[in-house]
Parts: sequence; C-alpha cells; structure tokens
Amino acid sequence: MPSIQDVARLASVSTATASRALSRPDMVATGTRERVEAAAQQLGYQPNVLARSLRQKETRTIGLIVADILNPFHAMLAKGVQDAADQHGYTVFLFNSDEEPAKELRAMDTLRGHLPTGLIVAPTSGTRAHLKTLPDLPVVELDRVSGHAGSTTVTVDNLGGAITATRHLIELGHRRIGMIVGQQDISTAIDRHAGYRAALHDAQLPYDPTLVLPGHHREDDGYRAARQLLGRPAGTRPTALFIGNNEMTVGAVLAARELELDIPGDLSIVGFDDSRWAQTMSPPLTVISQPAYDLGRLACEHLINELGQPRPVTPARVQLPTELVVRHSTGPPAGDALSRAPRPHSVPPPHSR
Amino acid sequence: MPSIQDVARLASVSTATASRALSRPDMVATGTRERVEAAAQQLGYQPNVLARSLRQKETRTIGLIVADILNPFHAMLAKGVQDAADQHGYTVFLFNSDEEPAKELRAMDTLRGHLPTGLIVAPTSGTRAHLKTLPDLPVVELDRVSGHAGSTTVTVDNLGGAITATRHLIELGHRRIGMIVGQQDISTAIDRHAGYRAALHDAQLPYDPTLVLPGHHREDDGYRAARQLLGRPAGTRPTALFIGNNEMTVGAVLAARELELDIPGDLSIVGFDDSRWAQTMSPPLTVISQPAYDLGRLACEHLINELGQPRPVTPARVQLPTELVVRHSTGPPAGDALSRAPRPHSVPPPHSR
DNA sequence: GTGAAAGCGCTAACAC
DNA sequence: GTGTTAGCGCTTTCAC
Repeated sequence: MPSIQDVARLASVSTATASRALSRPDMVATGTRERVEAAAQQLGYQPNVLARSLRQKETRTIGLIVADILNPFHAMLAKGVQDAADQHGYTVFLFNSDEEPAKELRAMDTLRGHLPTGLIVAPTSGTRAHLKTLPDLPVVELDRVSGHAGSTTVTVDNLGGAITATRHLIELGHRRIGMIVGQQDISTAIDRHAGYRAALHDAQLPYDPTLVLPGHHREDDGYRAARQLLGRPAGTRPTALFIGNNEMTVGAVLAARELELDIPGDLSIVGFDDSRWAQTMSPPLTVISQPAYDLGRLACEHLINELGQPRPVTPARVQLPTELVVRHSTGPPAGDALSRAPRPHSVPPPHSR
Repeated sequence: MPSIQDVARLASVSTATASRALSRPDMVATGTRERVEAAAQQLGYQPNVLARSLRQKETRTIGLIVADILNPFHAMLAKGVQDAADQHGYTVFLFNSDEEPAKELRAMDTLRGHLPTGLIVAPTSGTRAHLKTLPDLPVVELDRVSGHAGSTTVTVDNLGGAITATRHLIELGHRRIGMIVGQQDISTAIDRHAGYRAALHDAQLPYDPTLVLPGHHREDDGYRAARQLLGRPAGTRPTALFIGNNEMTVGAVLAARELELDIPGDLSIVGFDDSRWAQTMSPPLTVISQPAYDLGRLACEHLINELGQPRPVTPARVQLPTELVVRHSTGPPAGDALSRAPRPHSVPPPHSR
C-alpha cells in the first residue's frame, strides 16, 4: 500500500501539502493540487483510515448492534442504517446480540476499542446498564428503548399499533382475544401489551390474564404459547390471537395448522410486523406493518446530525406510525356467522402486484 | 478513554511494561503483571485498536461483502462468518453489493482504507476485475466463484444439486421441465443451468432453450419468467419448473397462484435453497437445500487459517454437498395420473418439529 | 524483567 | 501556499 509519503515524493511536495491537496483542495494552488491528484491516481493511493482516525480522534465509523440479523425485520433495520451511513461517508460495524445481554456487552466492548463516532442499538434487557460503559458516545436506540437517559430514540407507535390490532378484532365481533406477548423487559413488548389492554378496556371487555402468554420473541415461543392457548376447551379457547412479533406469529400459525384450525374460520390472527412471509402465507396475514427501513435510516441520520451539536438536555424521540394491513387471517368469530364445521383451507387470492 | 499511559502511571511502570503485561503476560514478573491488570481494570482501560493496528500493521479485521443482506440465504452466510470471526477474535466489516458491481467496488475501496486482514466476498460479475485492486489481500470467495486465480473458494455442489433436482422431476414422469435461471455471468447460475442440461441429457430428453428463461435473481424476475413459461398454450406449457434461486422461486409460486394452477397437480416446482418460507409455504416446497451457515463459517475459518501461511500456488477449493428435500410441491404430471380438472389446494400437512 | 526511544501514516499548528 | 515539526496510542527493538 502506497502511503502519502510516496504520493508527496512523486509530486515533489511535502506530505503536508499532499495531505491538504487531497482533503482540502482549496487550501492549495491549482497546479500543485493537480500534480498531487495525478500522483495519487497513478499510485492507486488510498488513505490509511487508521492513521487518519488516530490523528483526528474521529473514525467516521458507526457501531450498530441489532438483535438478530436473521430476522427480516432486523435485517431491514440494518439495511436502512447502512444505506444512510454510506450516503454520509460513514462505515458501519455490525454486531448481533442474539437478544443476549452478555453478547451485547461483548459487542460494546469490542466496539469501544474501535472508537466509533456513534452507536445505534436495538436494545436488549441489559442495554441500559451497558450504556454506562460508554459515557461519552452519542447513542441512538432503534426500535426499542432501554430507559437510558441520554439516548435519542427512534421507534414506532407500538401502543397505537397494538390498540388498532386489538380493536380490529373486537370490531369483527371477537370477545375472547388471546395475546402472545414478548419479554416484559423489552419496551416494544410492554407497549404492545399495554395497547392490547387499553383496547379491551375501551370496549369494556374484561382483561383475562390467562389469555396472555409470554414468549421470548422466537418462533418456538409462539408455537408453544399458541398450542397452550388453543388447547383450552371449546368455549374458553380464544377465537382470535394478537401476536407480539413476527417470529412468534410464524410459530402460532404453524400451531394452528397442526390443530387443523381454519384461519380465519376457527381462529383469527393479527401479527405485528409485516414481511414477505406474512404476505404470501396462506391465508395472507393481517398485520400491523412497521416502516423498518425508514426506522433504520432515520436512526442513522439523527445520529449523524447530532454529531456536530452539543448534547441536548433532552434527547430527541422519534416515533413513526404503524399501519393496520387487513388481509385474510381475520374475520368474524365462528359462533357469530359461520358454522363450526371444519372447512378446507380457502384458496389464497392472487398476490397483488 | 484512558490510554495505556494512564494505566502505566497508575501501576508505576513504563508504558512498555504495561503493554507487555497486558498482551504478553509471560514476559513480565507476576507482581508487576497483577499491578498492571488491577490498574487497567480500575480505569476500565480498553486498548485503542487503531493505534495497535497502525503499529502492528495488522487489524484483525475481516471485510465481508454479501450480495443482499435482506436475502435470508445471504443473511445466514453473514451470520456464519460473523460467529466464526467472533470466536477467533476478529471483527467483521459488513458490506452489501446489492448485486451491483459498482457498489461492490465502492465497498472494496472503503475496505482497502481500513486495511482488513482478509476479505470474504460473495462475488458479483465484477469481482474478478475488482480483486485486482487488492493484490496482496487474502481472499475467500463465498457461495460463488469469480474466476480470480488467487482466491480460496467455498461453495456448494451446484452442478450436482441441479442434476438431482432435475432428475427428481424426470423420475416423477415430467418431460417438459422449464427452468428459470440466474444471470449467466454468475457461477452458481451457470452451474445450475449446466446441471439441468446434464440431467436432461442423461435421461435422453431434448434440451429446449425456449423452456429456459433468465432472471436477475430477484422475486420479480421469477414472477415474470414464470408468467411467460406458464402462459404457453397447453401442450407446450411445462409441467414442472426448476428455479435457480430462492427469491425467484417466490415470484414463480405467486405467478402460479395467480394463474390458479394447482401445485403440484398442474405444476411441480423445485427451488434452490431452503428457507422458512419454503417450509411453511402451502404446499411446502421441494427444494435443494444448502448449508448456508456452514458455508459462511467455513469461509471465515479457512481465511483465518490461511493468514499465517504463505500463499499456496493453488488455493483451496471447498465444496459442500446439497440435499434434495422432497416436500409437497412436486408430483407426477397431470396427464400421467391425475385429472386436469382444477382442484382445491390441498391442506398442508402439519409442520414437523 | 524493565525502561527509553523510535515509528506506524496521517493531519494540524506554526513558521515563513 | 507550502514546508517543518509534533504527536495521536500503541508495540517493539535495544539497552541495561
């Protein structure tokens, strides 16, 4: 790798001039600039980011910690962050916490040594404590909030989304609506749970805690919780399910299939977060959709914007709306309008394009 | 951030000794070592990776360029790479090429400035040329091969997988088997196409080029190609489709649904690459499955292993097997055993767990 | 076993 | 406008 010394020598200038010519062209005579540029070009010179960062104490690097890159929602968050970072000349260090606080802490330690200019994190239950190890780093929390005082947050309206989802089921005539909820130390799970309760309350329906089962956001958790809820004797079994995240929804749908329940004839399902899977599933799933890409993009842009500024006393709170997308996994409960006889799965309607 | 100077001062030693105590404990007296460790602990010292890398000319960083992190297959590759890197104390810089050679080149330029210890890349059509800009960097090509002479490659047996897939359809009685094939400047697409031809040839079936449509690996390409193939008049329309990647398979399935074709009654489908979508689709899809995680893991481990060694004349070629997973999207052609009357979609069998 | 000193490649003060 | 020089934080000779 040629260094700036090589470039300077070839252009017959000092390294300082070469450096200026390349990073502050206006501080240098036109002829000199051109000579330096030609030399750099000829040698295929690429500045050593390490040396520059060490000197400037500024790496133009952003740390990103998502919970699980295999989850399409998180992959989309990452994509949004990366595209925005790219556009502003920042490089992203991506880490997975796999929802494990310990892994998240390891990622932060590694990151710390790389002196990122800022950090974007989709929090786990440990994040609030872990962020204390990075006192001077600008932090944006993405999708979930940890409670750390100094973080800017970029989230969706989880409460509103959950209310809308639950209300949709209520309006269809459901009275026994189960919920599969995420870990109660994760903000999104708490908010969605609260929304569910609020919608029931608004409709003057009782909140039955036995209809609410917890999971850890994984497909398996959704499967197990659904088996348990749907295994209840007829009459106490929920006629509809609101499920707190995308992965658990998959599990719940598989459980319903295994029990040969017709969706939505025997059971209505609303998931949180849209995906191709939800769209092409049969029947296509009614969901609360989230603007995942924009969430990631905005998190990154807010972070970069804040870098110049002094730290405000109250960090920004960005909240994006969600949207109810009604497809074919929700309908009136069986007792209402339809016979309880088992029916074949309906043919899914053509995918709209 | 405390520096090693701070640690040294607190432990009343020179920076040299502090450095040794932390990275080469055996070169230092036990008492000294303990004092330094205590000081480091107390200050929350984290070595500055930039300074270390600059000095050692070795960053313990691996560049990873995948085609599309939103594609679950590529996300899984990335996960495999990252887990392995993590385990060996390496940090991964992840980039997306989005299948665009220009983006790939940009990623490589950025990467170059960060002096990665090695590079893992899922090639685009431009990779072979681009790698010439990184002459001394150990490179592992992942999933696809670019033709670059110096790269170790970690791939699956695409030829064998395609032969198996096509033979499976032939054995079911299909004679008009269409293929939707990827870009013919991507090695996997070439190999899968060749496998398809080879299997036809082995069965003494003619190769009909009008039954083979190209796509650029995207869902939309699969959709369009399938519409075209399935729009042919009955009698010349293929009774089965072998599709060259996961995304295009989604598009093809949606096209078949739109045409209200029963799968597998009217049309058998085999996809390349398994996924949760393929498993939970109705009907569950017959696929050639690939060990994506292992592919990523092995790519990383090979790269790290090679770092010490001198560059061998002939780089390693690692090839992992694929596996035919027969589910319910393949069956005998309609003319053979079943009526051509439209039938309702069959109820998908319970998901095995 | 430990310390002094040099230097990785770069940029920013400071001269001129 | 340009050159000289110092120094970012670290590791590594080379002395002792």
